[in-house]
Amino acid sequence: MSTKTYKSSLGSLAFALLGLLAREPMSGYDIAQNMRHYVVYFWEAGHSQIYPELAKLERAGLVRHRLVEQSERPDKKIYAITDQGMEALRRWVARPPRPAPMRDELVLKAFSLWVVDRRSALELFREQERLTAAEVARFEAMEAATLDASGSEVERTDSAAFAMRAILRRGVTRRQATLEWCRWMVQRLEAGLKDRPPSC
Amino acid sequence: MSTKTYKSSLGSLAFALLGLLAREPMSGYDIAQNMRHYVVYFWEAGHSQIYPELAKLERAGLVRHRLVEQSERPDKKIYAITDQGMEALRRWVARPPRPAPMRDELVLKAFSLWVVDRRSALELFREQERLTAAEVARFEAMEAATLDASGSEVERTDSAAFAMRAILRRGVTRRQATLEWCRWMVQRLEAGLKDRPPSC
DNA sequence: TAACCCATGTAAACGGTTACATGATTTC
DNA sequence: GAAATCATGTAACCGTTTACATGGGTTA
Repeated sequence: MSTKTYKSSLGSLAFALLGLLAREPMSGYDIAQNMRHYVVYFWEAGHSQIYPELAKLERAGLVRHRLVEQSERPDKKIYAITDQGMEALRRWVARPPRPAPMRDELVLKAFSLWVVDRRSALELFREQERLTAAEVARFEAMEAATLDASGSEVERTDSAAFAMRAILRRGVTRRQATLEWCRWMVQRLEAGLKDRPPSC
Repeated sequence: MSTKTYKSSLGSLAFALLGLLAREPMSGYDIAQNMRHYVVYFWEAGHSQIYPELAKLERAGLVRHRLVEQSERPDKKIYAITDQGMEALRRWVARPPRPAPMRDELVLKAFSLWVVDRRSALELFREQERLTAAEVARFEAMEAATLDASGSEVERTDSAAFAMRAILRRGVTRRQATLEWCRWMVQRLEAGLKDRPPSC
């Protein structure tokens, strides 16, 4: 007496695609490019995930495509969100997110940091500090650029521009927090090196 | 002409287990409990993942187990890390982590926040602010407790106690950053509500 | 002529979650 | 008598990554 009740519905990726198509119709290729170059700051997916997912969304009636024939280039399918898709997106956004399990490799390494020598530990976090500082700068630049581009629209909290700004803000502050932790670590690890002769 | 070169080696979970066993030998059940109750702040895994992974690590010679027979309770396997396992852990910790793709459901929802009405948006972030504040308090309490318990050992940057403290610090600041973003959002969404009549 | 861009897909493998399975003991 | 704890496992499924596959046009 048991009918398996596996979840049959949509995952986060589906709503990432719907969220993009709600802003502007585009092809699967465009979506992949967006995610590679710009939208790395809210969700990531490769094209091998995107194409099947779009087909699935179309079968469910949440998106629709029209074929755009091109000479000199491969034809493409331009996808657009449907009314049904928009409704599904609306319902999903309002629902609270389920807490995601924490899985951060740097934290995991920190947990076992005591098994390596102090110099290696310091180098690990110095490198990480460097990389994170670059990321912070990159996100600050993106935030400044979008604030520059969109005029007064950013003020309206129900605009797409505000939503974009909001996630860029998140991108900046999240990485700043990482950077500050790296600095906290480097500071202590440097002090720890000085206490004992550097050859130990 | 193509020999598939799939990665045959160990994933992060393996090093989470090795990191725990490097501190103290324990059973698969203990590990699962640790991860459910205490170690939620550095990696998460269910028992259905842990038992097979321990078997795999044993086949690779990185851990070893001895059977502890118990009356009144099921027998258990106590796992301990081997010298080989310790070496593997050391090598892994020193290597820089590969950048993990960003996938945060709340950020994804924020990206499409403009499709829902202002009240729903505000409620979403108020609820999230509440939950995150509780998490911050929980981590601050854990940090205080471990600082209290471990004496001067925490000062030594090559001690297991320092490593534990470091990841608790990370847990606090990461969640503080999330909390501050939620507050940033709530502030703006509240102001946006006041601008137009609340029935819109 | 080699590498890259456009454009779309499928297949295999890997990692993680949820469910199935068992069984004694203790606590409410 | 029901639920929780201790203790170990397997099976199915889902989501993500990496690789395979094709093919014309552009750039270095």
